[in-house]
Parts: sequence; C-alpha cells; structure tokens
Amino acid sequence: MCRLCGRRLESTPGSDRRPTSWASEAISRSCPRPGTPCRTLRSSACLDNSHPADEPEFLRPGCFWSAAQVRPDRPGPLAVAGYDPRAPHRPGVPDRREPRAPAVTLGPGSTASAQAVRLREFSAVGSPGGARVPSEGFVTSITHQSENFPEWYNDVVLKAELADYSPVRGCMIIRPYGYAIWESMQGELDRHIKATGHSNVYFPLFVPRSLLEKEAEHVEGFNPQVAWVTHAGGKALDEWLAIRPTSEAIIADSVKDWIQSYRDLPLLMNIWNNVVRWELRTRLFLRTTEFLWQEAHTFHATREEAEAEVATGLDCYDRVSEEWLAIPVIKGRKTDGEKFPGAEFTWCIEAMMRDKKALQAGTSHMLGQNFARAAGIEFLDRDNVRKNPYGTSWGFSTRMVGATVMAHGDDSGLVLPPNVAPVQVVIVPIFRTDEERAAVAGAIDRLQGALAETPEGKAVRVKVDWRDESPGFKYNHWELRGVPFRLEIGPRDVAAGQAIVVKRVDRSKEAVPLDRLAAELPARLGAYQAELLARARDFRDSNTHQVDTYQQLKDGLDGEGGFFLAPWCGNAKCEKQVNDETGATIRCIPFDSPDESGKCTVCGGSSERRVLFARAY
RNA sequence: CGGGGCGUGGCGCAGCCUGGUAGCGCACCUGAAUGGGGUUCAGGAGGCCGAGCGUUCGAAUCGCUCCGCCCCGACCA
Repeated sequence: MCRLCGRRLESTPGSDRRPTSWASEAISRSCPRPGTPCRTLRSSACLDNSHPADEPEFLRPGCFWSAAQVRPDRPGPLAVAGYDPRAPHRPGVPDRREPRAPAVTLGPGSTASAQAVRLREFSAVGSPGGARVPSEGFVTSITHQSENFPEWYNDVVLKAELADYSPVRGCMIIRPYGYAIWESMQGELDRHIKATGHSNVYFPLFVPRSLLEKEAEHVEGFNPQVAWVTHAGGKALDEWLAIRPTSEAIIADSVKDWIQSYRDLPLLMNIWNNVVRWELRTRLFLRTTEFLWQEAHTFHATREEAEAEVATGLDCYDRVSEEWLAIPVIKGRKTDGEKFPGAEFTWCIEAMMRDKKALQAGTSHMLGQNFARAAGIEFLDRDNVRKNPYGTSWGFSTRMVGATVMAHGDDSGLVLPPNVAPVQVVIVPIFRTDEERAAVAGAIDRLQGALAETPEGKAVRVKVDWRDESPGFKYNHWELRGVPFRLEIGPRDVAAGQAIVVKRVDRSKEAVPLDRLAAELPARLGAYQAELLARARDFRDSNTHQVDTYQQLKDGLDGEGGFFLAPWCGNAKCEKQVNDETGATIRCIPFDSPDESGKCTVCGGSSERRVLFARAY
C-alpha cells in the first residue's frame, strides 16, 4: 500500500532477481496506476508526480542513483544488475546472499557466544572455573580456525575492524585499519608498476553498451555480472551504460586515435579504480560486488613484446606478494576454461591459505589482437604495413587484503607482515602510581626519540597505548590486530633499563635493553617479515602432494586437503569431471613443473606435465 | 522456487501461550578503586518491539497481509 496515496502496491511476477534488498522491494511493490509512470520505493510510497516533495533525496530527477535503480517506463522498475534483457527469463534463481556473520561485540567479550567459548575452553582443560592454562589459548570470541575457518575469517575481519558490511548487498565498507593495509600494498605495487615503465591514467566508470559488446567472448563472459545504468537525468538512456566490470573495452576504444605508428608503441598504462561485478555469493574482501584494484593495460607492436609484458605484470605481483605480504605463490598458466574472457591466455599466481585452500592472487592476460581488432586499433609498422597491436592486461585487487588475513592469521586474530602492518610496534605502558607512570612515560619518550632517528632513517610505525584499560585487554586488542611486536614497559623494566619484547607470531617474550632497542627494531622487523614468509612457505610445501591416481586425488582432497600436483591430459572434459565430483579446480599449470610424461589422473590419456589441483576460494 | 525457522536498544537474547505501554548480558557514558594476559564496584544514557491493516477500553503479545533474514533442498559457479 502506498503510504501517501493509499493505492495498493502489487507484486510483480518474476521478481526473483534481487540485486539489492531495497531494489527488490521496489520491484515487487510497483504501484500500477494506469497510464501513470510510477516509481515505487522502499518507503512503500508510490512516487508519482502527485507527491513529489516526499521523494527521498536520492530519487529526485537528475540524481544518478535514482536513474540507475528505477525504470519509470515499466510497471516493475527494473534496473537490474546482471540482467541480460536478451536472455530468456530464468525462474528459480535463488537469492544467495552470503550469510552475515553473527555480529559480534568488541572488546572484553562476554556475549553469550563468548561465554560459550569460554566455558568450552575451561571444560577443555578439565577445570571449569579453574585457573586458565596460558598456552591453552585465550578467552576470545573469535571462532577457532579448526572449528570453522570461514567463520573465523569473518570474525577477524569484523573484529579487527578491517571492514564492515554495507547497506548494499555484497558491497563492503573498508574501515581505516583495513584501508591502511590496502594502501600499503597498493603503494608497494604502484612503485613496481612505475619502475617497469607504466604510467597511471584514468578512464571512466561507465562503458557504453556497444563498446562492451564489441569483443564477443568478452561480452559472453561478463554479461551476467554487469550492472547497467538504464536511466539518467530523469529519462531512459538511448544507450545503456555498463558500470565497468573491467576496462579493456573502453580503453581499447579510447586509445585507437593515440596509436598511429609503431613509434607510438608500446603504450604502457595503469589504472587504480573500482569495478563492479554482480556476484551471487560474496565474502568480505575475497569476493565483493564492488572492489578496488589496479588494472594495467598495454599495447605492443609485436607478440613477443606483449608476451614479455604479461611476464612483467606477473612478476610485479609475485614480488609484492612474497616480499611485501609474505605470501609465497605458485606462478602458472590458467587452463582455457579458467582464463579471462577475451584473452588468448592467462597467467596467474596462486597462494595457499591456512585452511589449505587456494586463492588466486593476481592474473596477467595476453589479449593478443582481440580487443585491438574489435576496437579497430591499427598502427603503421616499420614495413609500412597496417597492423593491430597486441594487448595485455593485468589486475590485483583488495582481495589480497583477505589473502593476507588468511595466509598468516591464527586463533588470536590477524598476524600481519611488518611491511603492511599499519602499526608495527605497540608499546603498552604498565604502572600503578603517578610516579610510576611518569617514569614509564619518560622511558617511552626516550625510546620514541631514538626510533625517530634510526640510522637507516627507516621509520618504525610505533603506537603507544595509553588508554585507560587493563594491560591484558590491550594485549588482546593488539594481537587481534596483528601488530608484529609488543613492548611492555613497566616500573620493573624501567629500573632494569629494559623492555619486554613480545612477538605476535609465536608470542615469545624477551627482555631487551632499552638503549639497544631502537637500533635493533628495524632488523627485528625484517627478520619477522622473513620468518612469516618462511613459515608460510613451509606450510604450503608440507601441504602440497604429488598424486598419480584419481583415487589418491579424491582421498587427498577429502582427507587432509592441500595442493595436489597430478598429471592431466589437457582435456577440458577431465577438468570438469574433477570439478563436478570433488569441487576442486585446476588452479594453474605451474611454470616450474617439469616435463614429465604420465597418465592423466582422470582418463589415463597421455600427460606431459603435472598441474595444480585444489579447492579454491 | 519447495520445506522449516526467525525478526524486540549497537550485538546476543528473554517476555508472547494466559493482552495492561518492555527486561537481561555484553558494548557505550560518568565516578572511584584496580593495573605484568580480556579488572571490579556504583551510577547513567539508549528501544515508534520488521511494516501495514484489523480485534480490543488497551496489542511486543491475538488475527490477516506484506517485507526482510537464516537453515535444508533444488539451481548456479
């Protein structure tokens, strides 16, 4: 019922596609006054001209969002993302919203569930209400990894304040602490990209439909995931605008006038932006409807040069991943079934998370002449022949924040590599009286002064936690946030001229003289960074297995899990069978897997090398 | 889309059967003590009980309709 005019709002059949909760409400609550364009909204008012003053701000004519979300020319307003008007309607597509993690309270947890965990822990050590055994783990309201890894992940991302859910389904809000982590890896990758000769540029958010549809395989691959703007300025657009799912199409079109001669090549560009891909199933950072990333786009005169560029891109990712995020990766080539729509081939890096599942950490695509040809880009080569340039594109996204969480975290929360940690060292002062406080503060001031003038000039990101909370509370607070080192400085330490240095990753404690601490911290952070990488590499290697029969592969996947290197004949049918029957996919054909003749794990046909099978995110 | 369940302060829940204008824990604010692994005590602020319509003197509670969410299945990847 329209709350303004009282007309009944009727349900519209076929409203099973639900891009957002409120848009779906709009769809199913259209107000069918005959002959009157009617825009009905979540407020359950029918917003026709008779009561325009009540229109929500964001629905007034001229407002972009009103245009994007509502179609006045249809009884059921349909600006439906992922909706291909040419496709037959498919009923029965379910609403697959990722379940929200049970929201949680921060801080000293005593929510019901936290208490349940606490009770469980007490009973686990056999002394309900008795003294806690420190090594038995902390009282915490984070789900244990071994209990339910996805829930652990959600708990950590929310409680460490990396991100939050948004009012729009599938989208996320990146909070300051999470954004700082993103900025760190973004900065590092940007340095690599520039060092390899690329320039940052910007292209529009909107892609005219005709451009997106020029490359046939590309359209087909992306169409189901594209969000369309159908209205703007209060009226229907003659040509729909896609909200970019990626920018190949618009870039290829835009640069065609820039490239006339081989002298204009190579053209090496990079964009930092957001893209939208309508996902049915989303997870914070790992797969969101809108995400932030970098996409490099290059054009070259020769195939060889373009192929070298694909390697350059992958190399940037490999280095950022290993050197900055301490995540070891396996480089390889995607199978044809997994490659980018419109590419000739796709290279990738794959990483192992602590639940032994794989995560695609970055991809680099050889576009060949596909997009150039579709967009009509031609240049005159040395030999005075007009040719289409060869293109590449490569992308690295906020998903890597999730990868960092899942590659290093433990039951106490995040474990961050120092390079990306927004806070590398947290100092927790301990005192009772004002005199003690003053003494501790003095020691901390001197330490901070010394840190500011480290010989290497390398600033250490230090935070002193003076909040009026108990020390134990602060320990847990910063452990949850993955801070690599904690310094405890109390009266006893000031007297002894030392600080207690606690490593987050193994919680080891060590007394270090205050006068050496500042000089040593950078090296300790460096060692910590290396230790995390080594730890992750050990974990991955010890969970990577060679298997030769399908039975072994299935047993392995269902058993302890991990990565499985197995022979494959190259046939897509075998690939699909494994996926259908085990849920695993071929993550890549690793570059470092040696030539080795064998029999395909699935069909027994001849295989030239082993490929990497795993269940993946 | 089929079957089941659930919507009550920020979060987790009780109250509903047997209508009388809302309560608990955590989080939040204030004060004091405490402070070397999630510290106590005291005081305080915060809720049109998912929405609409009905029944009634009176609805969180009863009835109808709608909306949203979760689980299982099917579908998709």
